Amino acid sequence: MLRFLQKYKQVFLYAASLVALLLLLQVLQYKFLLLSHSFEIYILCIAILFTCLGIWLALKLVKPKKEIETIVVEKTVYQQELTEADKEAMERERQKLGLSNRETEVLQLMAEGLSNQEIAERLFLSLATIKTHSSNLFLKLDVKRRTQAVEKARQLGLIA
Amino acid sequence: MLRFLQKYKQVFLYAASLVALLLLLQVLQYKFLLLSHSFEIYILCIAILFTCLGIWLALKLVKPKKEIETIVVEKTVYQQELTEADKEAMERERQKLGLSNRETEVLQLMAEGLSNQEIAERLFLSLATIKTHSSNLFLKLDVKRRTQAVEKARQLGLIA
DNA sequence: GCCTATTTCATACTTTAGTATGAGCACTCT
DNA sequence: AGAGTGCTCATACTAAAGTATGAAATAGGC
Repeated sequence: MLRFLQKYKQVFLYAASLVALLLLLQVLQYKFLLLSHSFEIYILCIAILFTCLGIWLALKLVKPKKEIETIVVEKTVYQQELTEADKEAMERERQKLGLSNRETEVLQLMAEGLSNQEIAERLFLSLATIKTHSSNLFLKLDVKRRTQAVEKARQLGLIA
Repeated sequence: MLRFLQKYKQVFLYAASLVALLLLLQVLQYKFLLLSHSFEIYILCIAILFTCLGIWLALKLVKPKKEIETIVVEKTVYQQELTEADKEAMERERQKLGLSNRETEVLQLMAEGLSNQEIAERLFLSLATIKTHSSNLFLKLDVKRRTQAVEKARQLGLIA
């Protein structure tokens, strides 16, 4: 119930101001009626006033929705979760290039920015082994450096 | 001039309907005035009517923008094109980290997998300069290697 | 004008990356 | 059993990356 009141706070505020204005107008109506020709101007003023209030109200109610949309969009862009289809595409690309399991593992860790030494420690292998794997990897990917390998793997969808 | 008319078509239509309604009200005003107690109701009706018109007008003017935003969003998600919003986010992140123009350029080319030598040739600079830039870049990004820098930049949205 | 940040370059040095080559082991397929 | 493949490791070497330090020119702000 409190949430409902908070959500439609604008509406209630608007309703309150509407009542207040009507009271004010009721007090002033006799003076305006004395000037019979000013009646149209009086109506016009009311029309313009409430039109502006309507526009203001509409904009107030619409803007928050836009912000929420934007937030959702950012989540969509940055989270980039892996679907089964993505994984299958990665597997197909992997086999097309003839990458072995270890080579794929090394590539993955390379993309995370690890050095050969760090990759070796992570996989409980020697530095020499990682160098061998990465050299073979570069041959298969037809690149010369690890940075190129990462970039190419990203383009081929081998990496998230 | 025609463009101006087209752009504010809604406004003119609204103005026309306002005039029409005022005329209608002028015709009907005597009947309402006969019922002196109905004056408040009369004003209330006008207020509500024009409020609704205001809301309608505001929504008509706002909705097209929302649609444009949505289209832009879809491009971001599926086509991976850079939107103005993305560029602004990149700029904000860039300033937050205190990256200079050159450092950002070098980072961009690093992410493409270029070697320091290639970056130097691309930017018509010496190898030493690129090394200096990349060293400063690593300090600002708090990383130790170019591969880490690229990975971090990607996570921060500094890179497409 | 002075100060600061940026950009540029150089030189010397250390570390990491990458290549080439060879070799041993395990597994599979024929 | 032999051939092939994948994984492991080593050594020696070259190339590239990264660090440290100094220096000079330029542009913008106070």
